[in-house]
Amino acid sequence: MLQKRIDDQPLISREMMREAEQILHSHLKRVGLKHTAQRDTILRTFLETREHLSMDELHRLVKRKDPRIGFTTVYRTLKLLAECGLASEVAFHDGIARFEHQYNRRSHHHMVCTDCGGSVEFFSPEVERLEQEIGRKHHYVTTRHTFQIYGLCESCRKKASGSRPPV
Amino acid sequence: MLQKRIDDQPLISREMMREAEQILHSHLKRVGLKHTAQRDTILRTFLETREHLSMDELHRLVKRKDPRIGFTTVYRTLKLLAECGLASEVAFHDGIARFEHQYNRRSHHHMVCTDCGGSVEFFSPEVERLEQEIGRKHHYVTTRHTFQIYGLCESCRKKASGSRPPV
DNA sequence: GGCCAAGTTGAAAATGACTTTCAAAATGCC
DNA sequence: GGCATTTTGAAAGTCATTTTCAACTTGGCC
Repeated sequence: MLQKRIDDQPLISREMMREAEQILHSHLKRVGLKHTAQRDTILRTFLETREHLSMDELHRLVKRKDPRIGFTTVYRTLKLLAECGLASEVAFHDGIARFEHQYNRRSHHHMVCTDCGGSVEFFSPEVERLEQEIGRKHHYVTTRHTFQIYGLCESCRKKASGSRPPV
Repeated sequence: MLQKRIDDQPLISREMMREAEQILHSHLKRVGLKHTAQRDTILRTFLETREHLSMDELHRLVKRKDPRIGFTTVYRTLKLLAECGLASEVAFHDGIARFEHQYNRRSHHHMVCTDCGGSVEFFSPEVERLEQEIGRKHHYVTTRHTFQIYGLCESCRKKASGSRPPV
């Protein structure tokens, strides 16, 4: 429990938060949009999270700070954050779009448990290399890729083997 | 034109088609379902395609052979084909599910052009190896993965550089 | 500090890709 | 052929997103 709590503390320092706000604000200025309290609240809430959130989950967190902020605004702000590189979409292939913040983070991928929905992050520079290599081979200029692994995590596997004997 | 035509001929021989029908029929029998003309028509149409089709695209092709077959039946049959391993889903991350037939085909991945939507297949045994390796490391029993690369194909890049000078 | 054009907000409606429902029709075991 | 069981397809339902629109803010300007 205590461990959990420590682990839940914000990932991001005050300076990083400020820097991210700067990035958003200059993006807004660049494209002629306005600076609003809602957008700041949403950015902060988003940066305080770890892992990946659906729009709905983020909206729920945002409402704790300001109950009057609507889903639509969270939706639009998340798109904005993605535009300026502060957020990026991860598709877990279950019909729900998830976002994670790209602030100060190494490129990584996810392995998802198809039973409990849990996931682990992993880092694999080989995947980046493959992207480049395959793009070159087929004359594509590559911009990004998706890579997810699906399977059963250890605890779901143990749960499952309770009902029938292990192979 | 002639080249195109030759390239458009069915991928699959009569024997392979028959074999696939056998697979479907025994699957139907196994799970207590019935053999219908619609299911056969849909399977055949599907096997005659290359690349990946959305449900809607397959439905359109199926209607050419029998205009009375509805979208719902195509939808349900595609699920059935996926169940018995004749079809598998590919997610291109644009909100549309696509399927390709797994008949007599090496495991492969796709690189998608974000401008024209075209795609190329590529083969990369390294990705399979990575799946195993990463699963083992985190105590997952992996079942599958997704890997797609996104970028600009050569011709879209040339099109784009027409309006502004190349870098 | 107040004005106002332009942008923002959020509730509600629309979209679109599936997914389910249901009554009529087809299948296949006897 | 008889009949329980499945299948079919049109239509309705879901559900995550996306758009609409009228009321509200923001920021540049005086």
